[in-house]
Amino acid sequence: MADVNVSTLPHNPKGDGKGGPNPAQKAAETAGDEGIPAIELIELLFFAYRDFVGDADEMLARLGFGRAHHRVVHFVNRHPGMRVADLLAVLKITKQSLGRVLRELVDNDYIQQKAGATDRRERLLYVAPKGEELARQLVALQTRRIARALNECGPGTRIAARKFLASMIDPESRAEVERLISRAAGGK
Amino acid sequence: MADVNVSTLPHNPKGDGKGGPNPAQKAAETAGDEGIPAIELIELLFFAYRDFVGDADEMLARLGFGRAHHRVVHFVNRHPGMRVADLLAVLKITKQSLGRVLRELVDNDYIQQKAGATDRRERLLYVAPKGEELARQLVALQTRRIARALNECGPGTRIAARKFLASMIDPESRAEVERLISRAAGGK
DNA sequence: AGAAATATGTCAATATGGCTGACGTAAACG
DNA sequence: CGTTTACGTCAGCCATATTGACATATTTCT
Repeated sequence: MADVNVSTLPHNPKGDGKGGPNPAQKAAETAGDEGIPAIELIELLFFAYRDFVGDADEMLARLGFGRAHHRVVHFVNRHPGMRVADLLAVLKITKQSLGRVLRELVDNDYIQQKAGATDRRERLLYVAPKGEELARQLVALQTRRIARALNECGPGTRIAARKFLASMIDPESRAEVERLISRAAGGK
Repeated sequence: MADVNVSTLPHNPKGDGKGGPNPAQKAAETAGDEGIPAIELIELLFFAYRDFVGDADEMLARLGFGRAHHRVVHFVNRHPGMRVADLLAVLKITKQSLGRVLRELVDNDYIQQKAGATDRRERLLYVAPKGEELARQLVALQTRRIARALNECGPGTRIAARKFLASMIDPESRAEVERLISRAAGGK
C-alpha cells in the first residue's frame, strides 16, 4: 500500500454471512514476537504516515507548495550549505525534477544559493529567513503529533519506536540514515 | 517532509567549522518521555516508510502498476465485496481517479465486479485469482520487512510499535481505522 | 595550455495520479 | 412518476516525477 485515507468503511449490508475472517489472512499470519499478524502493522503504518504528512500538507498547500518543497526546505534547513548534488542524492530525484521546486523556493525567498568558496561551480544551499521559519513550523507541527503519541503511550515508547523504525530501513541504508540524522541533529 | 530517499550525504568539504550542532534544533527540542528531540523520529518515520513502500513499488512496477493499484488490490482483498463507494471513502480520492485504476485492474483480471444482490446499482468488488495472488505477495513482502525489524528489536516491540502507530493517527479517525483493521483481520 | 571531467542548469517530451465540472444511465425509493 | 443514489465517463487541468539532449562554468588532469 501507499498513502491511504480513511473515513467511511465498507458496509456489509445485510449481514450476509460475510462478517467473519476473510482472505489476506493466511498471507499475513504471525510475524515476530507474538502471534499477531503483521498486517495490522502494515495498515497502521499507512494510516499513521498519512496523518503524519497530512499535517504538513495543509500548511504547505496554503503557501502553494507541495511535498517536494517540504523535502527541500527540510533538508536544507537541517544541512545548511549542502550542495545541489547532495540534495539530489538524498532526495533521489533527478535534477530536472528538483530544478523547478528549487527555483520556486529561491524565487520566493525561502532558499538562498551561494557559490562554493573553494569550488565555485557548486551552489551551496541555505535557508533564507522565510525558509527557516517554514521549516521550523513544519517540524513543530510534526513534533506535536509525535509528542502527543508518545505521551499517550508508555515511557519506553520513544526508544522502542526509534529502534523499530530504524530496523524498518534497508540495512544498507541504515548507517547513512543514522549519520544523516545524528549529523544534522548536532551529533558530534 | 514526505517520501524521501537516502544514499549520499551532504559533504562538508574542508571541515569549515560547520561540524557542530546547527539550526532546526531549537524547533525539535524534546518531546515526550526522554530528552531526545522528536526530529529523529520525524526523519526515521520517513526513511522507514520509504523503504517499506519501496518493496511493493518494485514488484508493482514490474507489472506496470503503481501505488494506486496497490491500494485498490489491497483493500479489495481485505474487504471482499466492498462497494465502489466504500473504496472511494477509504481511499479518499475521486471516482474519476479511481476509475482508471479500477478499469485497468478489471481489464487485466485482477479485480472482479458483481452487481449487488439486493441493490443492483452497486458494483461489489472482489479480487480475482490474479489479484489475490498479487495482494498476497505484496503483503508477504511487507510482512517480511516487519518481521525482520521485530526480530531485531526486543520482544515488546510489536506491542509498542502498534500502540505508537495507532497514537499517531488523528484521534477522530482512530476508531474507524481500528475497525477497518480488526474487521478485515477477522475481528468478529 | 588544452582536454576532460564535474557541477549545475535548461529545453522538451512523457507518465502517473491526483483534481474539477459536466453529463449519462440504471436502479431504487417515496 | 419523479427524485435520489450508485456508478461511469468525457474532457481538461495540475503537480511531481521521468528520460534524453545539450549548454555553461569551472576545476582537474596530462
